[in-house]
Amino acid sequence: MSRKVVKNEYIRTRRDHATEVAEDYVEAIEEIQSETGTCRVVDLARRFGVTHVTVNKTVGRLQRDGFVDTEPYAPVALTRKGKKLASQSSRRHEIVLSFLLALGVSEETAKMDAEGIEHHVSEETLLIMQAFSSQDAGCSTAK
Amino acid sequence: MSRKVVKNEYIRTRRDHATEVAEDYVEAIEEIQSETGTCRVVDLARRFGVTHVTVNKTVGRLQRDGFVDTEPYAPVALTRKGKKLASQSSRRHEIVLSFLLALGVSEETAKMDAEGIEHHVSEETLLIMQAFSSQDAGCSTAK
DNA sequence: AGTGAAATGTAGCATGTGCTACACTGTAAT
DNA sequence: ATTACAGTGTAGCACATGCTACATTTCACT
Repeated sequence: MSRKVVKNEYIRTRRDHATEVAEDYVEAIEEIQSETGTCRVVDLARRFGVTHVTVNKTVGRLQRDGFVDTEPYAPVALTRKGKKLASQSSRRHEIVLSFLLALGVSEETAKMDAEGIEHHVSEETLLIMQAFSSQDAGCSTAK
Repeated sequence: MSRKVVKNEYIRTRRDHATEVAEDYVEAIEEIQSETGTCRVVDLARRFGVTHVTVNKTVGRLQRDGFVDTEPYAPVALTRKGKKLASQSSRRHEIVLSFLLALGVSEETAKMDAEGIEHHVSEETLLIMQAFSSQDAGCSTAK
């Protein structure tokens, strides 16, 4: 009895963690690029509040995994794969953020929570959130 | 210009990660205890899908941090501090899960997502979710 | 062209979280 | 009482993510 010993939820949570950093980074890289033209190591360091050394290592892993393309002393660029992940990530981010705002969460809190939540929402939930955001107005007014 | 270089969201996300494992563990310990009487290392290993070695180390950290109380070859018990964290965690878990179900997410997906999301939801959002779950029926019926 | 500051790279360390391999304990069944 | 097996512990490894300290490169400015 009790064959299903491992809960799938946990496996999913652990696996997710491996890609969270990648998602955060490619999203940030794209954002910084669109703001300032190029994205340098120091930009990412400031964004995430870590030292440039940490960024360097992480970017190294991202390059190893095919998300970014960079060479010494040059800015960081996204590969096609990186761009794809970035747009997926910002889509998720925006859906979650809009959803939280539609729910009635304050802007500051919504931004905070979206950052943490976006990596853990399945496509099914995402679609439901999206639908909710775009047609909620009729409800919340009723006392 | 541009004094606010570090986004608070990221700091929050990183800090959270430190306690996620603790939350998962104390929650699991409490659950296993209430199911089987005691919680052993091997129970946690099976639950999380990791080896008993990993559990051992993590339990060691939890003990160091005052969440559990255990001695060699004995089951794992929660300290008062651990119990407190466990009940906080399961409260969050339940609120998030109920909320997702109320939103219309399928049970399987809701369980998955709740596991990932629960660690990243602020108290403000939690209260809103709770309110939503307990008074949503009037909306979703409208086509 | 030369220089100084900012950016980037590298060495070496710590901690968390995972593993395999092997040693030891404890207990249930003979 | 012995034994066999499940549970637990430990040694030693790998990798991710963080740091400080120091070296190197780039670039703007004179």
